[in-house]
Amino acid sequence: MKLADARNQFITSWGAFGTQWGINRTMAQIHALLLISPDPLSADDIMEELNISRGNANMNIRELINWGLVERILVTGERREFFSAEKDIWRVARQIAKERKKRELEPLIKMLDQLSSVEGDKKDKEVKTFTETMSNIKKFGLQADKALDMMIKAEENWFLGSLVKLFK
Amino acid sequence: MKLADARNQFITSWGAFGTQWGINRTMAQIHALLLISPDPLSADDIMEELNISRGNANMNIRELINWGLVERILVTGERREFFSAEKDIWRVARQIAKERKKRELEPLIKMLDQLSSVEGDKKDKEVKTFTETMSNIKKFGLQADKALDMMIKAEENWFLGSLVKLFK
DNA sequence: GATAACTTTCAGTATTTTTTGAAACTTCAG
DNA sequence: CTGAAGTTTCAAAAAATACTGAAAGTTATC
Repeated sequence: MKLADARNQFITSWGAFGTQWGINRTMAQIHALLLISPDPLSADDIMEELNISRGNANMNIRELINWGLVERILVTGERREFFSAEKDIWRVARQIAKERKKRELEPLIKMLDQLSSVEGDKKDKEVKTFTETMSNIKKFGLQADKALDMMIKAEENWFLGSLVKLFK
Repeated sequence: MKLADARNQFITSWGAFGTQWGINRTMAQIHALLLISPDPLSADDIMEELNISRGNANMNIRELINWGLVERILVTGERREFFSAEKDIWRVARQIAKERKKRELEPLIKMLDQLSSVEGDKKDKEVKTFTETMSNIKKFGLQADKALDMMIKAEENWFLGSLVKLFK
């Protein structure tokens, strides 16, 4: 397989994969492109490579920066900005875990907390099932939260060492 | 907070949460409704509670059954079918992990395998970055695969016991 | 085997999400 | 300052996704 074909297939697939996880196609594709680019790319490079408009490129690059997956690079003597992605996949995974935890898991837990304080007769089947479900999901959520904290704080070596051994 | 309000809020939020993870809103809402319902519900119950059409209800219930999260219940003496969700959140999580692994992670790993066999000069920076990225993502994917296997096979007790202790 | 009860399908429609592109804005060099 | 190079914004358009509802299909009962 030729490099050009392989690159295209990777970008396409990474985009499709992203959409299944609630990430928009273009954002995932830009990420893919930067992951396989040895040097930082300019907005124009990205627009050209992916056939997307300037606005689209700009918006999704900004979003990738917000997620902490891409950084702005200033090349001396160049007016334009360049962009480069974190290449270490464990760091990428940790960063995503960190953001999704903050954006999604923590608000969910907060909500479940409020909802478990529903008023009503505990002997009522409806009330009982509801509060039990809330408390079970919350318990699960708190454990997931803890596990993600471990992951986020873990050094790469710890992961590639002890955890990987554990999961063998 | 009244039960009715709490129920509505949970259903709404679970739906919103689902969309962030690539699950359609209605499917997540039906799941939420069944999670908090002590007894199995009929298609009509679901349609009425969520204000959705018969076709929509049918499609999403079927999908939940495909995911192994909901089962069809036949009540003796009743012509209609009823539906009930798995209430044990660990089982729910394991089931989702199992399905997403099969549907998404495994195909991804297969693809990365093919892509790492790109032809070209290993000293070419482009080729090198590409193959390295593929191999790193694949390595990560295989580890995630292993970890999910452990999770899927684990008994609940093992999880609530040793893993939870580990992540404390 | 006719009818009634219920379920499934899917073409058309509605909604949501994403993308475009041109105008507004910013920054820098001369 | 002024204008060229570059970036950001956002209303409108396009594309993707989800939903409806009526018709077709299925199954159980008499």
